Amino acid sequence: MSQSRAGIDLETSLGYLLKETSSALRTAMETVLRPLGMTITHYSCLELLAQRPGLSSSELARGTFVTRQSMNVLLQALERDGLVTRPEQPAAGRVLPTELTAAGRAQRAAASAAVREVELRMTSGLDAAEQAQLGQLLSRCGAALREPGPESPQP
Amino acid sequence: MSQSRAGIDLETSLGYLLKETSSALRTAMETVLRPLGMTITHYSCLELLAQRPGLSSSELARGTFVTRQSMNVLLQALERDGLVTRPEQPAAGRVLPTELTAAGRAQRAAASAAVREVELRMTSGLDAAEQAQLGQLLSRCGAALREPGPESPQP
DNA sequence: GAAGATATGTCAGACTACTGACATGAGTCA
DNA sequence: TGACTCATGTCAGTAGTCTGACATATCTTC
Repeated sequence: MSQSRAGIDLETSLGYLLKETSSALRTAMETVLRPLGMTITHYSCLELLAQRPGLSSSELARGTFVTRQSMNVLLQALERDGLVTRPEQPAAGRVLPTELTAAGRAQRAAASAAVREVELRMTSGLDAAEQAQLGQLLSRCGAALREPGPESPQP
Repeated sequence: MSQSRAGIDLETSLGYLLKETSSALRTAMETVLRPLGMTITHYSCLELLAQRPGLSSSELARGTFVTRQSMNVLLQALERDGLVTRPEQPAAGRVLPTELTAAGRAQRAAASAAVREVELRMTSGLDAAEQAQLGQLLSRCGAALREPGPESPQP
């Protein structure tokens, strides 16, 4: 039999292709964000706050696909650099709603324009229908992955 | 005007969706690889070596989307643990062709089966035509990203 | 009201991957 | 032959993210 009968064929694996494509996107984004002094998570955090002001640290972590511990470290740096503000006392529960400062909005605007160029280049070869289809297929793959896997069958 | 006129709309951004989906895949793979004592890069390296024996450290790095420095550190650990072997002297140039040991092949086989389950779950909701289309679209996006971006126009 | 489950914010330590730098070997070209 | 360019392997230091752990606040549930 072939050498990878029960395994993964890298030539045709959608998982490998997905990783390859997202790696290319990550590299392209790092290339344009580095001159602005920002990492991808740094930018993602500002972008999320621009579109949904008042998000908590944990919500930002989920939206940027890192742990809340990592987001906490990042937010401390962003606060120190005057890009975001958080109240000293929680308004309700333990949640500290975060807001962009003027400097944060300015930095986000510059980065957002640069990232938009990257995304446009990525999708430049796809027409509107193909872009919609790609979004559809990716969404369905993501939803399938988030479903509970083959766990312990018995309750 | 709207708050993100010249930027990215996270609700419809293909870049964000791509990151979200690959993050879900990464999490799912880590979940099944952790009980085996392997990271994703660790597994990817063994999988690559199983399908293309004799790859060099730099080639493995490119195939797993990390730097050759990171791959070097990993290979030293894999060699110490008896999963791969490298000749002490380069056969030609500086290249050290890497091979799996029996233990490495065994570990790769176990991991490959687990990862295959994850990939099957990811694509379980897609028929053959949709899977082919997804591969097509991802490939074209990746190719567009790897093209040289808007650099200095003059030579 | 008390007990448990869940979610959040935070601190500390460890790990992974990265950038920067250097030496070495191979190929190119004048 | 010699200079130049490029790719590889490696070492050292740094940065970003992770896991583990704890305290606190809210919401159920009895």
